[in-house]
Amino acid sequence: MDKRAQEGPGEPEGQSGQGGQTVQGVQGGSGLHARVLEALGPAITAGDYPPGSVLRTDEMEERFEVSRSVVREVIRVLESMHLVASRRRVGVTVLPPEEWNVYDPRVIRWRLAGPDRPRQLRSLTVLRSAIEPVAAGLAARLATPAQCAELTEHALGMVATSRGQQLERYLVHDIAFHRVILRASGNEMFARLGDVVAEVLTGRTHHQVMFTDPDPAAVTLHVRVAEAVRERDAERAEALTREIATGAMAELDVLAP
Amino acid sequence: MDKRAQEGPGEPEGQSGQGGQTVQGVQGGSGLHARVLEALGPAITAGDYPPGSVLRTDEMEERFEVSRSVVREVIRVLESMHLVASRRRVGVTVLPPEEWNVYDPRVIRWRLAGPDRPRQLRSLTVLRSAIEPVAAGLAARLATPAQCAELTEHALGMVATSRGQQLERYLVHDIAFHRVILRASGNEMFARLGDVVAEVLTGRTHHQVMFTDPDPAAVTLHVRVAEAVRERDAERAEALTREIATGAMAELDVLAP
DNA sequence: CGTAACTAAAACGTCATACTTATTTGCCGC
DNA sequence: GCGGCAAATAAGTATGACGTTTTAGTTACG
Repeated sequence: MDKRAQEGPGEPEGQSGQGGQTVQGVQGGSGLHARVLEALGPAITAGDYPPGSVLRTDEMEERFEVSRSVVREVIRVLESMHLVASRRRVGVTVLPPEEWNVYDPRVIRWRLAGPDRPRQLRSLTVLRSAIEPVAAGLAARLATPAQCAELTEHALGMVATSRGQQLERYLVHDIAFHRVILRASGNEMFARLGDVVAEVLTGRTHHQVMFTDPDPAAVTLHVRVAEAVRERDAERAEALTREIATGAMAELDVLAP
Repeated sequence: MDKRAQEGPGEPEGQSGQGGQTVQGVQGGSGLHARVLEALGPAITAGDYPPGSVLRTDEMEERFEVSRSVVREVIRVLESMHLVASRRRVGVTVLPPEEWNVYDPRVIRWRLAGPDRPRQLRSLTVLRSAIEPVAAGLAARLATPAQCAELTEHALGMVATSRGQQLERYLVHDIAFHRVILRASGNEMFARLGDVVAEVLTGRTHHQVMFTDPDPAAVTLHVRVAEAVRERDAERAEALTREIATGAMAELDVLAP
């Protein structure tokens, strides 16, 4: 059997350096099924295959030049994300977006990289503004001293990097700050949203405001949230975080049509 | 593995029969991989395999009496849920709970069925109390007349079935009510939590209060939420839903240690 | 005695193929 | 025209062979 070019030197689809998404370590570069998945997944979530269209396994076997096993495993994973449903004698049918497991980090990533990005960004920001204030309130009651310290550290880091084109470093602190809040809430479901927040913040930084320094008001709010948590003031932590969320929503109107 | 003795004449190296016994998956699983998944998934989420323990494919091949194809597909799905990670030469290692995709409906279901149920129930209820009020507020502004009607219908259905051991029918309306709220919020991330809410409500009904009729106060609150949404009163819808959530949290203290 | 390089084995990863089963299409007889 | 039977189809399962990576063990050399 002919071995095709084995992905020689020169990565296809350059990940464009550090920028992309370093959030999820599990990016599947290694392994054939991962490659096929990273081709099919984005295509489906981008709407290249409208809901109801059928994919036949032997067709993609030849399309991606891989064996049946690989295709089947990919199909299983897509099926587990509810992106497709496989039925005998009919094929693998693409499911409508309402069925998708939109909390799957990969689905989120794929959609953020596709044409549905603005809508997705809006959904995620609304989700954040529902979750994060509650998480901050819980964090104020549950955060360990170490977590309080982390929080303060990152808030100060944000202050320090908020001026003079240091957006990349600012972003690191911003992400870390929200991650600590979510983790300190003591709720595993909240904690798991850390990746989502990271995606949103990263996307926001890398797509638009690349040249405008962060809003000073937002920076101040973060510092005050850290204070409130440190002082165990749940009410204030929640209210302040709600203000941050409101700001994020407002910012969204500017950058996402 | 039991081989089928009878095989075609003159076959070189008798192909072992596969069609043997199609063990009927007791629940939800049509197909072998589903059966194995429904055995492994709950076992892992229950903690039967502590984080770090290794599962070898050929071992479970014989343990479940299925072929490699099936095992591999199951592994791929478990891997996509971040329940396990597969590494060459070492095997399939179970990941720690912090890594799990806790938003995957199946993971939620498995954990709700396992020993971690109280903790899980608490996490999900906290999540609900963060999301649903916001969703109700949005629904009050966005719900279509049809959705308002549905809401009212199910609220009334809850009233009608709230007395006299009709918990099963009550549950249907309860689930439908919350589903409509989440869907009417216009946020796909919220809408997708309908399944989660359904699991929580179902679990709650089927595990504990099977013999006590629903709290009349809660029923009334649902009716009033439907009213508020119909009247486009976002503030009130949100506040009332927050009361429902508070009630759910309080109930939790009774049934989950 | 310790470190580096080589070798061997273990496990997953991939391929190719044979065969099974469920589902649909459609033909045929009533 | 209707209902049931038969052929076609595509996914599901099984299996043997081979490739690849990683770990561990062993040897050679300083």
